[in-house]
Amino acid sequence: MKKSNDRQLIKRNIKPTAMRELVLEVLTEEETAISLPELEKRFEKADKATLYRTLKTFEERKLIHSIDDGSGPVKYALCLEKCSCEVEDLHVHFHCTKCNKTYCLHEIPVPSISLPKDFSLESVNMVVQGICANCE
Amino acid sequence: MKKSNDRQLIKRNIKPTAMRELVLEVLTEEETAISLPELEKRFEKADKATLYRTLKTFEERKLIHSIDDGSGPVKYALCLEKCSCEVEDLHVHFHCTKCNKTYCLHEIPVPSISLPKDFSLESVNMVVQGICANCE
DNA sequence: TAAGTAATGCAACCGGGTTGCAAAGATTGG
DNA sequence: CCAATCTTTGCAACCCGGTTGCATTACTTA
Ligand SMILES: [Mn+2]
Ligand SMILES: [Mn+2]
Ligand SMILES: [Zn+2]
Ligand SMILES: [Zn+2]
Repeated sequence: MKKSNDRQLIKRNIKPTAMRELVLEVLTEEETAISLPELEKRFEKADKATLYRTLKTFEERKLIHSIDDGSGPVKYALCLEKCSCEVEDLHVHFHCTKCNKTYCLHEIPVPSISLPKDFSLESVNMVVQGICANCE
Repeated sequence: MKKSNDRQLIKRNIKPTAMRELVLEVLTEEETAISLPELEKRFEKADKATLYRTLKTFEERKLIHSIDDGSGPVKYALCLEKCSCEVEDLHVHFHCTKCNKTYCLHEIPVPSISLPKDFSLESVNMVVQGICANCE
């Protein structure tokens, strides 16, 4: 059962199983980030641990990245084609406090800041809380 | 048993109980943020729920603010004297991936960014991951 | 001092995340 | 095409941080 998304999986060195195709499909059609518990509800039938490990695999292979918006469960969203999850790929995330959806603002890179002496930077997490366009 | 910190509690409309004085003392002597589980270990004797509610009270009255650095439990740190936890009081936090300590970088305000059309901002959380000065 | 209010202690619960292990499925060398 | 091997999946149990209900204790105040 070849799916159109198999190329993406293969490119990231992920063996395309049925489960993985389905999860990738959901991630693709969602315009906002999705959490493990949400994914569970989406499938009804699939096992939590399998979904969990699927997400972990996707994340390791940089097909998706994780977002902790502070609202509870960690959410996941597709990486852009060219993303390798390095500092230069980091972007701001937006969490709507009304609908609880979390958006990747790919066009907004995280601003660079100058740290105190002897502090070195590895990564940055910047989440803006507010009301999204859909919620007005 | 009057403590030197009672003034701070009273100023924030928090009745100074023994428990609260102790928790405030710990928060004051710590230079980095502290989590509920860490606080529990610090006291050995005190009840988790009480500590939990103490932190909640302190946070409500803006004596402390919470920091979710993504490393697990939420951490708490004292607010500055003049802080009212508004957008203009927001500062960057630094989480050391080596010692797991989390620092308030009070001198570094969160950079302002321009959101997409019809997205409104309520708050911002910016956490820098890296190695702190102590860990070199 | 008695009644009312606030804080504390204890226990139980919840939800997200994670792991061990056995069953099922895919791969490969012969 | 089969057997041995490796990978993925399903199930169950567990961990841990957070949260709540409720009874007890400590304060407050009339
Ligand atoms: Mn993103
Ligand atoms: Mn801070
Ligand atoms: Zn929204
Ligand atoms: Zn450190």
